[in-house]
Amino acid sequence: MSITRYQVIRTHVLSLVEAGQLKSFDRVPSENELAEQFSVSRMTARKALQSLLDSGVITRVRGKGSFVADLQVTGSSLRITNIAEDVRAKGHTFSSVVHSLEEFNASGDVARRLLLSDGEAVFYSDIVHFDNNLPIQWERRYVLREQVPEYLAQDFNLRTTHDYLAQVAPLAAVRSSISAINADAKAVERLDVVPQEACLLVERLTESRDGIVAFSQLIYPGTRHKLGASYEL
Amino acid sequence: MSITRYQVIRTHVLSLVEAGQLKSFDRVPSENELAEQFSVSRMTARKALQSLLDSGVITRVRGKGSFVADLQVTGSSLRITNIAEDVRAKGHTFSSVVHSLEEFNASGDVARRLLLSDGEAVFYSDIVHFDNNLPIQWERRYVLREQVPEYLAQDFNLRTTHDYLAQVAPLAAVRSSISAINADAKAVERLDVVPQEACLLVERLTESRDGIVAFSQLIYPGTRHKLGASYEL
DNA sequence: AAATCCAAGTTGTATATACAACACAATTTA
DNA sequence: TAAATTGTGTTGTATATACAACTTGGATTT
Repeated sequence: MSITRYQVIRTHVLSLVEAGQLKSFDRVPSENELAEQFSVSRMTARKALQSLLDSGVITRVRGKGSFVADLQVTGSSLRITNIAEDVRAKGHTFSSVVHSLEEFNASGDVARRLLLSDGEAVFYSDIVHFDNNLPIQWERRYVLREQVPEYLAQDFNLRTTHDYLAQVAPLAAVRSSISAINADAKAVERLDVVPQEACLLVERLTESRDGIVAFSQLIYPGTRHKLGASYEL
Repeated sequence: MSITRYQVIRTHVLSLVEAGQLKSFDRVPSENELAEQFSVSRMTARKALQSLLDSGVITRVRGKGSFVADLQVTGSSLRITNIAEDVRAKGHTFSSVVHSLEEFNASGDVARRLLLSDGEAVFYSDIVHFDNNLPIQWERRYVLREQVPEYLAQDFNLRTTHDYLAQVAPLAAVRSSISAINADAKAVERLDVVPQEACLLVERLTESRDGIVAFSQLIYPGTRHKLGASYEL
């Protein structure tokens, strides 16, 4: 079994990632750069990057470049249920408190997830959802202005952000990652938990056919709430 | 967004499979046949077939041809629990340490989940999985003896518990719940986290056609690991 | 100062070509 | 008859080229 040229390039880029020289969201050499560096055609270099894309190691954006993926996320296909529906399905009352609904200058992680430059303005909402007056979800959403220009004019006590977004920009894909975090001071205040209590953090990127629509951070009190996922064959 | 030529071919072949005109192990038109039929180059037809290969719809053998995959096996649900594949897909090395593999008297929560009475014996395994020598999952499994009588005789360094269970008792349903917990002393030891660090707890009930097979508790270091979930419409 | 345009860089699609690796059947040879 | 060769068809790799779609930043024009 001989080693092919595109496998050499693939291994090279992969080793850069594994050695820590390239970290999550860092830019990966372009097809042309790799082609020249390894003296191969662009199509061969492209095949190496496509292979890394299929493996989930990098993400690629036309016109911008290739970037190291969020390597902590492992691929799978859990199905996350809608919280408002869950509450009402149990016969409980669902309510929300809007703490903030304003413009916001994206930076750091948020900007990178939305593929924006540092400081670009997005719409921002900070809402807590209640199940029978007990806080069960703290939702922070960063919405692209051009995709949803009327976002700030909505009353999210009447309709959830998710329902509104689903109507305005038909969803094409939803990518979520689930992790656990210790509650910080803000979370303690919003969710009425004890300091350092374990909470679920769901980070979600929603896309329509026109591209990214919003990035959301959903925080649940870990002990008070469970995400369900079931699948039958 | 316009429809590309290779997507047209991909959809065409896929519809043949979904309509039942092509069944498992049937031969799929070759690259050259598709190229002529759709008046495209061989490389474009090839791209369509490669796409179907990536999706698991077909298998391809050099020198022989392309064939419809065994559709019974291509359930996306198998991917969910296969942590070994996820790690290897990233190009990392996967390893396991078996801390315990023995008989256990179920009680409390475990007994209730498995629909057993208090004190009934089940098989029990306690295993930690590593990604590049970093612990990423602590797996405790409670397995019904009559469903999997040879469980204790396996070497789970060679094959993961899930792979073995999937082979012995074909899965019919998987029900999971995800919550967040603070690391206790045992978790600190197994996962090398700091006390009270937030961890993900996935509790999972797996069933075959003959009923419940096992109850599993999977604990992930919250900050070090994320569960991914994506669905496209 | 603001809007527009343009050029360069990047990924995506598509073509045409060539050769390699492999399977398989038919033919030729020992 | 048995073995070797040949030919055809298939997938795999690799190159060179062209254009499309998109981003970005700088230059130009308004």
